[in-house]
Amino acid sequence: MLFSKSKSDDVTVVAMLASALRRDISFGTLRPDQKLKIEELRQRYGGSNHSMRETLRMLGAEGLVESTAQRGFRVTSATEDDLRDVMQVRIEIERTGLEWSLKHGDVHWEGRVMAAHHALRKSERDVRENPDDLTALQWDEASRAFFASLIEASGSPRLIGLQQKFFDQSRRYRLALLREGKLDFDKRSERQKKLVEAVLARDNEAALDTLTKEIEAEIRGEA
Amino acid sequence: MLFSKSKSDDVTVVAMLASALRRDISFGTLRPDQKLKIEELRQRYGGSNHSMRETLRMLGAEGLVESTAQRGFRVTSATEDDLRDVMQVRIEIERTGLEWSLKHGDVHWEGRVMAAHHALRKSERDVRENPDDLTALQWDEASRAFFASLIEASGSPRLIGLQQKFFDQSRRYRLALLREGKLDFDKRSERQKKLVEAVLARDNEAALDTLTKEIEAEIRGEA
DNA sequence: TTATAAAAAACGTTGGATATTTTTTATTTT
DNA sequence: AAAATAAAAAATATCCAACGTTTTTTATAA
Repeated sequence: MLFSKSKSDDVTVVAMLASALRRDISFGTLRPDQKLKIEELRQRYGGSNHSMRETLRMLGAEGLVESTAQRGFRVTSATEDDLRDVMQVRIEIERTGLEWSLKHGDVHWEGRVMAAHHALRKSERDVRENPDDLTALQWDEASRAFFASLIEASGSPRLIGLQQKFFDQSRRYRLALLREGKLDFDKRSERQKKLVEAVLARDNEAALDTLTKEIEAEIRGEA
Repeated sequence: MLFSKSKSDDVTVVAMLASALRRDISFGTLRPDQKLKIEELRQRYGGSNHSMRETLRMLGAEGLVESTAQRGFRVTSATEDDLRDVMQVRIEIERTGLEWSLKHGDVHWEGRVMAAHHALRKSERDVRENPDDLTALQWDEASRAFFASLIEASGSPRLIGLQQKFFDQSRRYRLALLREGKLDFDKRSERQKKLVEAVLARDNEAALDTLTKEIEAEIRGEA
């Protein structure tokens, strides 16, 4: 469920393969720029050559994998520049989404933001004292859910899709920062709290500003 | 070349199929919400079932086709709401891109904008006096090139990718407006001229404002 | 009519095979 | 020894045919 894109949608082979590959790309088991040879992948993950190709096309759509005609697939590279680009675009998307949400969101939306924030706080406590893979993944998912909640009331399905996509693309970097202990959870907590308060107070400027800072903090660790 | 995504990249079967399907979706030959049955498509466009599936996955990535596990593919629907959403997101993307371009773009960028504008003017003249399919397509491509030039200097490959994606998604609507004679080319020309002038004058506000208006004009025809 | 069961259609997947293209290795030439 | 070339190996992109499953349609019973 953690890497399956939409709830219990692991019904098809391609969806399962996609989950597995997503996971391994996120954790760096499949490294940036690494060539993805169909045969090799099949041995490791199963599935037929066609299923695997289809899977790779899907991951291509998500930006995790790139392909060149006649010379196959490779894991999307992850240089400093890539990171910056992903995060910069993420900032713009989420700012827009939050702005729209602030315009259209009602009290129920506020409730969902609070709930997501609450869950995230719990996850951050968990991951601080026990940063194993599973916990890390659950934390990242809680994080995603929190940011998603912020733009949930934007009324724009496409914007929501973009956010998901870019959040997923940034996962690799985020998990790396976590592994290297470069995330300052205290500061994160503080910003998140401020962000939620600004949302509840409908203080556009403060909200957008804090959101930006929170995402920017992931461009380089701050610990 | 007109529907091939990247220059002379029609080398592979899947790429060719993708071009053909893109075209037919853009012109409405394949209508919104229409079920896309693999076998049917194969008969019409050729290719094996796998090639076709891969193609549909690609178009899925581009937002032209949607899929549901176990019940195949269909042309992405195109309601009023969809149109509005696509265009609204397009506005945000292009505004951001233009803003960044204005920050980073040099004199050569300005030159390319002027060139693209020049070519677009020519195309608009062409399409006004002879709005057949091919001309329409060439006009749309010139249009795409013009808007692309505006964000070309943004320095963000991902933002550029997004622009392309959303421009492509809006093509269906645009061609429909053209067919129905609901595009006011005089007004378009005027806005485009103003836009280029603002860019050259590095007048951020005017540029962004005009860009927004130009895109908004496509949400509903104005003729 | 509404529900249910049977039949048909379409989806997802596999295995195996092959032409083409790319990459690697070995050989010859400058 | 470096560069160019040819031969061999590997990998990609396809196709065909087949089959279990799920979904959709059609027919039948309640």
